[in-house]
Amino acid sequence: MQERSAFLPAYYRLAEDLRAKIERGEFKPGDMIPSTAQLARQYGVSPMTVRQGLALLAKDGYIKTVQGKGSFITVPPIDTLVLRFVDNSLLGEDRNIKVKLLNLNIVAADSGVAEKLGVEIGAKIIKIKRVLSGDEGPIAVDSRFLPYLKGVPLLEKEIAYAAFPEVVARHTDVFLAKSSLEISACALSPEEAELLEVPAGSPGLLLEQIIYSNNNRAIGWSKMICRGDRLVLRATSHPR
Amino acid sequence: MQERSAFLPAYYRLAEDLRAKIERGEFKPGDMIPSTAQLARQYGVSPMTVRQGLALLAKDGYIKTVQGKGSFITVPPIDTLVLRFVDNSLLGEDRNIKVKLLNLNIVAADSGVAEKLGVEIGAKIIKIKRVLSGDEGPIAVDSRFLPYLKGVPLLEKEIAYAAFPEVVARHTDVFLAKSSLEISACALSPEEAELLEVPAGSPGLLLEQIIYSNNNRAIGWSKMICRGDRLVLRATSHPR
DNA sequence: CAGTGGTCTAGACCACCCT
DNA sequence: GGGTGGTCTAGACCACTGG
Repeated sequence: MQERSAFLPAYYRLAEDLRAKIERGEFKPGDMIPSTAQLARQYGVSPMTVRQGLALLAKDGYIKTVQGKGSFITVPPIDTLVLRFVDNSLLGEDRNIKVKLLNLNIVAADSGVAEKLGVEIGAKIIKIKRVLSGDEGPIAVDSRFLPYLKGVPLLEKEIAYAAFPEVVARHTDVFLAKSSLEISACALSPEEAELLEVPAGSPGLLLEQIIYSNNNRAIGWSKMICRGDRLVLRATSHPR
Repeated sequence: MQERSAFLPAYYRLAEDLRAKIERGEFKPGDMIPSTAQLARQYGVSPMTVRQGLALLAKDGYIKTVQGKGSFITVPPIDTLVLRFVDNSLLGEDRNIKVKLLNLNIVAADSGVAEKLGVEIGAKIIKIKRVLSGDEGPIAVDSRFLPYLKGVPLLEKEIAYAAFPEVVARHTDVFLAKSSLEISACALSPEEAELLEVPAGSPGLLLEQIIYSNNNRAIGWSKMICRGDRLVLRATSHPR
């Protein structure tokens, strides 16, 4: 029977109870927890409710359930980190980012761009170059490349000032499926250094973002070079 | 009634069906999808089964369900990226990482370490310094700091060569709850540059990892400085 | 084979939102 | 009040695992 004595749902209380046991060390990684049927009897709830509770623990990385065998304590996935990267408001901080458009034009794809976007060399590409600044001065210089689709109007203001995924979405009108980001360090070229107001050769953070459509074609490429002293990326493990 | 005609579970087929509709553009972001009761009738399944399907879509970021209102199409969370960071095998690549231990000793916490680990200035701290190399040569130099707990033996080999979360786990025997990683660029100091066999001032990637216990106390701090030309971090959005 | 998780039902009642 | 999602039942049957 259902016990509405507490304010929280039964499956939630069950999950909390098991979680506490795990954190107290009553279960060790690799241990099998009692079967769903046992837990159902133990907590006086139906099997479905037990499953709901276990699903919660599994989602948070405390256990792994294996069909036909049981549910097992796992070590927390502490080396899987989540990074939020929004290129305009760099990192969701309430930084006041100013954007300066350097140029926006249509160019022929060179071999580098062609490879990244999976188009022919010489294909028409929209190229956008911008400088992002905070209150302290310039932070990053950023180049974006999008395949040019005829018939799609170029709304200069929007395309230049919106965040990259938004730009891609607006421009191509396809379903965005995923993106990838590569992070590395580089020395700033003289041109980049001048734009960022530091000596040439200063350390910079290089962020390359590629956006893919649901049919796995690259539909946008962004290359962002940041002043090393003004940008820190922060990632945390499974923030629930 | 249950239709076992297909090989896949009903909730899964329902989710796939809705996902296809979303990707085909039949639903647009912000749109409300039919209510669970409607879907139950439509697909000839029970409400619980519909819920299970919707939970799947919600987990993958296609919809968001709101109690009392309905389920709504969301834009895919393309700017939430997942980064796997395992410090020993840098990035899960099958790189063959060699580890050289420079020193391992117990020091008094200076103000920087004390702040990071939340201990008193002067508290005993285990400090480990290492160089990580690949086949091409040195990649990173890395310093780790752990609060010293009396009675816990220092197993030099393990503590020096294991990945950081493992070291923390083995050393402290507490439940690890979460970790954070800060990524930035810096110029290499003369000492770091020498260890990494590059000129002083070369660009480097600075990775600072802090590991927290379940009671939210910092129990490990790792500071890793990488040659910019030999390390690229890769993150992808919801890798399913 | 027995034991495990995985799916599913056909309802019921609750909590919430909006009008 | 009428619609929505959220929780829950008390079973049933299926699929998988391992002895």
